[in-house]
Amino acid sequence: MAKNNSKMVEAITPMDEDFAKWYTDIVKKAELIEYTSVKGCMVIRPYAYAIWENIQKILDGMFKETGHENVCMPMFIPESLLQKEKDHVEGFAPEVAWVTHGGSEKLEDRLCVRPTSETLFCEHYSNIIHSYRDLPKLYNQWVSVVRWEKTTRPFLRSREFLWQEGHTIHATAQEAIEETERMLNVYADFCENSLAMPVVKGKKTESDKFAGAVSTYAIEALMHDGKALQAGTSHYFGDGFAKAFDIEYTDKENKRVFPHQTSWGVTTRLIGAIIMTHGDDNGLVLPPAVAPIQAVIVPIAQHKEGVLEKAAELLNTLKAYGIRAKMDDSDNSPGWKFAEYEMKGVPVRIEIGPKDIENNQCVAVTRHNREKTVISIENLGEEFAKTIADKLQDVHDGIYNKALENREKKTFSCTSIEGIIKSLEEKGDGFVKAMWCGDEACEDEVKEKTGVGSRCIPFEQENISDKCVCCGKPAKHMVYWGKAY
RNA sequence: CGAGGCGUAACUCAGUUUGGUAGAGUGCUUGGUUUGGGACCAAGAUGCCGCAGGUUCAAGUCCUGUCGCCUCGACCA
Repeated sequence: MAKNNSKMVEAITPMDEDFAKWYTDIVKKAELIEYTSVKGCMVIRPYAYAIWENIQKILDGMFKETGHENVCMPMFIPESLLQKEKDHVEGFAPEVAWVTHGGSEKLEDRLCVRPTSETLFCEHYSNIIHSYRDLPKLYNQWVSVVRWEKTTRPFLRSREFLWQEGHTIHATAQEAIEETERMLNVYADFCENSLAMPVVKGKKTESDKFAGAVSTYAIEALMHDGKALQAGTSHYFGDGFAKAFDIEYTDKENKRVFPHQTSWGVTTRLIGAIIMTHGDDNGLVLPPAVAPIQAVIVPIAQHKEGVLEKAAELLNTLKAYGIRAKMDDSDNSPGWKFAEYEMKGVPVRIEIGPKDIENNQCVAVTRHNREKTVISIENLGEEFAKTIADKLQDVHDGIYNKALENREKKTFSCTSIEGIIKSLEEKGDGFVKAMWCGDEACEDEVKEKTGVGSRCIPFEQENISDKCVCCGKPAKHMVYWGKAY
């Protein structure tokens, strides 16, 4: 039998030391999080939270468009409820936190702090679903969950994290499977269009499935250092949970039927993904769509007459046209400000000083390539805002293409175990594309011999060879393999 | 749970070998000069040297214990 189960959680691969240092440096210098006295839990500081709020805003809009409603379940799950679905409890029990007392009173049925809310949604469904007319239900919630992880890392794995979890229930398997795929596509679109992060869509292997799922789909992104990060998941549950929780409805033919469920989620891990996909030696690089500050205005020689006034005019113009802008009139030196906002990943910087004002212009600098453009400020209005908006688009396109190039440069096709080992040695970590027979023993063997595990079976299949990379028997799938966070 | 490392200012750390007035850089406060890539000058504030015992005339430094953190393993799989 398999090592079943859970997982939004990924295999733990130690970070390369330099890369880890680079990552934690950014987290610290850009003032994203703070550690707390509760081990493995983090304070998400205003700047990072603002990124999360932007992620929320965009995703929530996409969920509403696809007909989902937001709800809020309790934070506690009675032990008896958690235990109803066998695979599910086996997957999550090792990492849940328990509440044993209410005030000074010992609880008869201890409560676990939700590691995920399938069981709570199921209980709710069982109360409200009676007829085919009650289906489907398309729910989502934005909450935090707790998983008592032993090893933690900022954003990538912490004991409490923020996420959204979508939960839906449908009359038919087909409808539920369509929902699972639809939401995976929503995630992929969001990652590419809003986070400028290319992802591979695919299906998880049996051993990598979510606890209690029939099938798990995921989007996988490749980080700077060649390791894979699962950026989002979408699960199809079949009617297993319905059976365990006695959720039944009466269909048109007056028969009692079990409905089919899905769930899907993304977490603040996305912020970690942004750092590791776009960041560079100067710090964070934020995708414009989610950057708390899209354009920062740095006045030069601001004590000179008219400089601050003109800078404020630029600020108000940008704000009026919906660009998230900030003017920094603190008395730090310009150089300090340049470095500061680069560290914080602000996509566009606008410099304005006496020389510019004389010439009726300002200078815009894009974060990812430090390219400078002189922009006229003769008519401060829509046209100016549009020019800056174009710069934001340039940053988005620029970092997307860079990330895509990086992924392509680090994606290798292999036809043998030796080939994989050689590729990893010579070309470094990355995605390895290789054929697989579908046998779990081969999956394990590849992991053991090469160090790369299966990431997903991509929807876009290629025929690299006819034989399994491990056993040589006829191959069923092309699989993306890689080291994971 | 096992192995190793580290706890000294807000941060990064030196000082521990050989016991003798608590240190540096950064940051912070005030004033001035600056301002197109992390400016300069001057003045200032900040320490239960993780905690508890012990040795000693004297402990950041030596001894014992303890707590916390980090890395690697194990566990999660």
